[in-house]
Amino acid sequence: MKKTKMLKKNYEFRDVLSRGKYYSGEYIEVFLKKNKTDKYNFLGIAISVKAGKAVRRNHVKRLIRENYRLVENTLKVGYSIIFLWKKKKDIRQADFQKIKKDLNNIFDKADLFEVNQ
RNA sequence: AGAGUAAAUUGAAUAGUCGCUGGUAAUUUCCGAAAGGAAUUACGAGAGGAAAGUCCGGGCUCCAUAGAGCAAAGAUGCUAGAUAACGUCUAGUGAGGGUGACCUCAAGGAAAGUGCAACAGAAAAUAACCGCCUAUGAGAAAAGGGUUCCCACAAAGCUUGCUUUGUGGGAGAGAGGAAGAACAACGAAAUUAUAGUUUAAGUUGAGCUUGCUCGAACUUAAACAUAAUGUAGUUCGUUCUGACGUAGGUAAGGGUGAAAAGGCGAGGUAAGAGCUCACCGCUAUUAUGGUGACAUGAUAGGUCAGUGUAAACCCCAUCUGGAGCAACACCUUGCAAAGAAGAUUAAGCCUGCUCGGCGCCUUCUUGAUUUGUGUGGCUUGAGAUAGAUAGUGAUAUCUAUCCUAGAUAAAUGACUAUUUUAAAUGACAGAACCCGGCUUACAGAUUUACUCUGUUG
RNA sequence: CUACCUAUAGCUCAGCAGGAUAGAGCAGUCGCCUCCUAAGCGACCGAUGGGGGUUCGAGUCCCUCUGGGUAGA
Repeated sequence: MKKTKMLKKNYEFRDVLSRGKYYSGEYIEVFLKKNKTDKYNFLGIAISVKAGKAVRRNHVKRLIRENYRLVENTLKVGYSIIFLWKKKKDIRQADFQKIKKDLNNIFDKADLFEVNQ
């Protein structure tokens, strides 16, 4: 993921979550905010402890990261993006195809894809 | 064949495409003041039996080198062994459960002391409530008296033939009362009350004899009377219960309870009792076997009086210093401290106390509180696999081979195809410094040994 | 990561040196009162987080699991 770095600090997460734009899909929620750099996107994934045990949370993280990786090259650059899992959804329903559908819908709505594509 | 017991193994595999995190090698001389980092290519590696819970133990690091003694607090608790250590494991002992294979047990001390044992029960721990037995008193028997009934006589009353009282005689159907309870009556003393009575003193009013008298005026005190309260007590008063009371002996029996004072039988006794005896149990001593827990036998003991609870306090024995990899060290940034020596004992620290140690201050020397997407700590280790030897076993020793995750917003994923399978989309579940255990979760599959039941031979 | 606390009716709390039929307020249901409602009165309903152990007996003591919370670096 050449164009992307991970969000790590707590204050960075808080900044995006409080000031970013909110988009909701069927299973996942996304917060978007423009950052100061032009070179990179910042990616953060957060899933609550209450959603499930460690194995399942890790699995969902991987699914989201994989989906992001597949569309990474088609995205505009210079954004901070945070993915969250919807609290009410059972984490056992997590699926590659469902998340792919959600993610594409949200990025369409947010107009994140480059115009060429 | 069915049901079961114990131990162990396993916890999908292969290929392709895209991608992730370390390692090794090479390249780029790309970034940075530096430590160091970044990119590309190749090769090879990449979660578990529980990685989980964090319930124990240890390594490692720092606190003084982790110290000495006492106390406090905590843990453990049959024996022997294993181990670095353990609360773990192995082999035994004892107790309990199961037809059995086998399973379970925090299994020291209740005669050092304290506490607790609800309800029920006579009694819950220094057993005498009932019962049983003995003595004595009462009772029963006899005599006398009285009561009840019948008869006779006398007196009184009135309703004039009955009632009551007294005296005498007779009868024996009924009655008879130790003790207790309730009620009634009486009630010492005491207390309270009374326009009570008397006496004394004082005040006040009236009278006249002017210092005495009188008052059905007042106050105080004493005595008496009356009333109330009704205690101690009394009553051939009423009613009820109704045969035992007292002093001893006795643990055989007594509905309860989780638990009842060694069990059972015989003798014995006034009745009973380990009072005596047999058997069983218990305790002590001793012999033999065993490293030991303990087992077996012998002898003695009836003061075998003293139940249970210590996952109640406690006692005894053994053990434990504290904090934790966000420990700690280094680098970077650039803040005013750090180190050594000397002297001193005033704060403070080392868990409470005593010792002991560090610490104030001065001098000399030296650059570092804090900051961070930093580096190390970080994986070669009480390691793994295979074999041999010793041991019943836990395990130990030796030999050979191997190096097998090291992340830090945190790496194993996605898609496709095939195979095995009853099922693969589908058990429980994600390393975070590292080990040894314990506990808990878990779809299923497989193997070995053994037990019981049934059927057939 | 480490250390610690806690769990009792639908809700908020009592209950502790083991002896209970587990109590109170609010809530709920029914009845009385009222023209009706509220308030009031009376009755009822309803709980020891799960599983084991010690004990004659466990809400209380011990072990273990599950949930909730707090503190420190």
